[in-house]
Amino acid sequence: MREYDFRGIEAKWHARWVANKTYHVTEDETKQKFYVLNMFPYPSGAGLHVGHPLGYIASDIYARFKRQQGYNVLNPMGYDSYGLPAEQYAIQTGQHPEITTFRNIDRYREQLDKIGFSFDWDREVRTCDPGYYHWTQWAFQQMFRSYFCTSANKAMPIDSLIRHFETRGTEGITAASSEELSFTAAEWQAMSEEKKSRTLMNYRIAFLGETMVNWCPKLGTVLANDEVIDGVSERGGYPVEQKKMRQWCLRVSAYAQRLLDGLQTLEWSDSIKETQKNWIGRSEGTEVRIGVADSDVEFTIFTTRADTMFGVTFFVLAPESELVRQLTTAGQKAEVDKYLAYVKGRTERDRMIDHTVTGVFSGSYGINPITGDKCPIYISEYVLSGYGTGAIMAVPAHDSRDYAFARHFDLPIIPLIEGADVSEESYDAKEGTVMNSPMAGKTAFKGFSLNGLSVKEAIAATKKFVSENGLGRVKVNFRLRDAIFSRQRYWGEPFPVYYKHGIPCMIPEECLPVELPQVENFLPTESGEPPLGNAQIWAWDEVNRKIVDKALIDDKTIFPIELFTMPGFAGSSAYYLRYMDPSNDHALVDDRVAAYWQNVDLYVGGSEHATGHLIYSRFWNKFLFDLGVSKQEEPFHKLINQGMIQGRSNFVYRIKDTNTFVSLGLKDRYDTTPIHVDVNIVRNDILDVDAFKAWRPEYETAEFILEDGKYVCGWAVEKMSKSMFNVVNPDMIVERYGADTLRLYEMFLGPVEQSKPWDTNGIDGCHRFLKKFWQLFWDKEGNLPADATEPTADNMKTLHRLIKKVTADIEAFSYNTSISAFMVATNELTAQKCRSREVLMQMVTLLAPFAPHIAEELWEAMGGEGSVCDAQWPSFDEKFLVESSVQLGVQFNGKVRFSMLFPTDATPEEMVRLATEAPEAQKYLEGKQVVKTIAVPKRIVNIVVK
RNA sequence: GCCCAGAUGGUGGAAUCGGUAGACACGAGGGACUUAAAAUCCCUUGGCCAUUGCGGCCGUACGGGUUCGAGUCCCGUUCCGGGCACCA
Repeated sequence: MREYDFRGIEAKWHARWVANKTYHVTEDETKQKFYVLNMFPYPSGAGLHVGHPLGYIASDIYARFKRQQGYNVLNPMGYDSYGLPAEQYAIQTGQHPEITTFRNIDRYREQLDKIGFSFDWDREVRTCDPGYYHWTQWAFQQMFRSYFCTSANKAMPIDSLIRHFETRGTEGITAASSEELSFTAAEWQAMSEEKKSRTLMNYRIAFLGETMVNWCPKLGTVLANDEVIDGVSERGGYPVEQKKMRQWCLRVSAYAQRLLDGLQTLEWSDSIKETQKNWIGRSEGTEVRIGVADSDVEFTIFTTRADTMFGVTFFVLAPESELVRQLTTAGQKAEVDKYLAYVKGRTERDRMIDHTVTGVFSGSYGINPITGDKCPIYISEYVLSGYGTGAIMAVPAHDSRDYAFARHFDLPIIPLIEGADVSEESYDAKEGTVMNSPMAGKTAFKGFSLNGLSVKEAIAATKKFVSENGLGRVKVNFRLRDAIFSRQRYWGEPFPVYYKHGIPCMIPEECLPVELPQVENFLPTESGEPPLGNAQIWAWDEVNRKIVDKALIDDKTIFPIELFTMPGFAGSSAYYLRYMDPSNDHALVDDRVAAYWQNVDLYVGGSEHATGHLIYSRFWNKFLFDLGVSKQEEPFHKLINQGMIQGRSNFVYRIKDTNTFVSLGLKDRYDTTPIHVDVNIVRNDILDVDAFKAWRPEYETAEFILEDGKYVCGWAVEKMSKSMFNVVNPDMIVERYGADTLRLYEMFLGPVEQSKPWDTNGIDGCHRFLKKFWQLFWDKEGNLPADATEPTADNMKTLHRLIKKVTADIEAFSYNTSISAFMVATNELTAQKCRSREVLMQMVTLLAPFAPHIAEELWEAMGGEGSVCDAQWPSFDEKFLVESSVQLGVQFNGKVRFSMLFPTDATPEEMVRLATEAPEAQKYLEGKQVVKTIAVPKRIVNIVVK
């Protein structure tokens, strides 16, 4: 007998893998590639808890499996080390972010190394490394030099747009823009350099824009939409206000349709696709131009309910709209100003929570182009300036918000759908038959009528009528906004931009990367002054092409450099491309290398990135695809979202005002307070009383009321966090049970995609399995099985059933069921006293992706060639699986049928014959008439008799 | 409000195509070995009834339906989780 010495085995193989560079991969044209990727971690100060490696283990199993199937597998790892989390941690601990980040990375690496991953560490990337962010800056510059052509539906060089302006002005251009501009070639040529620069910003994919931003004073920076949740910052939960600021932005909205279309080609879960669909928010509708009575002014409204144009009784403008100024009459000015002041005083959060009706009449009237009716124009905060045109037509009968407004201001309500009762609430459903369009006795523009049509038909008819008669046009709107790309923070990529007399210019590509300067004071400020303002050596010398002291700034050759830095998502948007070619100094990725690895075949990470990273990197990749740098339109073909591991907290119950603790079963007899207790001093919910006394000084004198001599703790599922004392550390598990047990148990816990609480209690089962697996190989004298022993039929059946099951399960990411199958197979082979070397070698091969250390050890001991990582994945043979005997089970429920079990390979006809001829069946069939027989797969026949 | 995904023993979870519900594991109870503990092994473990008998009834959140047969499909309800939300 030999003991399973997991500590010795794991240390030995970890060292061996490092020495042999077992997991280093290179491009190999003779093999098919497979790219497995995990979302790289933020190296936070708390280190890894047991939940973090879940996704890494799942993908590592898949990567090892694919490798054994003969693929050339890329499985890299790195660190997302720029951005808010790293910086907040540094601020909280009062240290420079560079110091804390590097220390955190070392700690992560140390922890990761203990778990036996097949990462190719030679390809590690760090987003804060200049060699890495060189290419983040480079991509930004490419976006600056590009615009999005809507007819080609892709990014194009801005130079081609400039040439168009020079010859034809804006005539015939098809470009995504912030606003629609119109000028002639002559006007363009007459523009100053500054005006030209400003005009081009309207088209560039990376542009400076004066936009409303989410400003978070506490964090001292602006935030992207996905970083704001319920009106407060995602990180820290601080209030966020709307503020107009000049910011770098990325024209993500130009890619909205491609981002939406691409989803169809992806193997992602429905729920995450749905989340992205909602976030992109495509809405097909109609824009209609509205004239204003006694005025030259016109404005445009957007509606998805063109069919309701006959029910318009007023118009509404967003308070921030430019039109407010133009359409407010002198008589209403005081009222309107008062309202605008009120709106300004409200935060984003106020608006979200409080939906009371507010608004003010502008004094002007809009003219409904179809009915010719004059309707009052109101201003109200329920209309958003950022969506559509910032102006709407209000149809109170069929829109609940318009209804509430009409009721509040006592405006008319015209029902347009037969049978709809609008006396109490609006009828918002898009179904029914249209009426009152126009109302009886009235005529509409050009005799237009929708009466009698269904809502769907009416929408289509109105769209057609509006565009044919020049009243407006069909328009698609997206909820997806352009991404705000600058942060007023220190710990991020500097922009490779300097300002020449206020005009932003790119620092030449050859001079990249622009390295983050050292500063004494890196703290953010509430006023929004960027910390890079504290950098002394931070000016661009155009002639000598280098960064110099800002004291030297003059108006001829030395200019200030941008003080903003890039947001966290900048570095994480194209890291998967950089892993392909991580040390290339000449390109983000070599063209031939990119052509080999293509894109990520399997991406594993949390679903919380659905509207952040997973949108940004899809956008970023599409842009690089347009440039020809990325070889695939979509970066991540298949996505698996691992569930969160929650904590399982334990409680002790202290009797109020005492230092006496009562066991769970007896606590209801006393007035108690539950107190979190460190899960590491509790086993199977039984408290280690002595450890508890030693845990904290105040418990030294604690007394206990026990049940059956034990102190039983209560428990609850909560987030894993230090304050709940429920953090379980992977190092501790590895120390006690080994990495292979940890890997197995994390997968055994349940489906990878499901969130579940960590409960250390169950881990013994997996550890026991590995011990049994180990014992399977050694006889009493400590010898391994000899070559000559022939496998029995039972051995082969057990083995091949396992091969079939595990192969299918890994493909389906159903690791928990494969591990169950291993347990069953191991017990069967133990019972069979299997001594076949052939069978056992195959067992090792199958276990290798799950528990690589023990597999390597046994593989070597059995004389296997090379590393078990490269042992070919076995295929199963159906011939070993065929059932050899007829299993017969009869059910008779007092009703008129029964079922039986049959061999797998029997045809339906054979099954019916076997069933009717079986002696057990005869006693039920005797004297009865067969009404019908039903033979179905899975070996069951039902015979209905009467 | 709209959209998506769920609900199975004391616990985590199996049942992959509509075909023996509860695999596998934990926990619990009983037993063996042991001075004792640890480790290991064996038995029981959804509920109720019967247990000198080898069986019966009920059971997959709830109410209906389709089917020879439903955890699985359809309709309705409740509850939990996630996304979007004055987006016109």
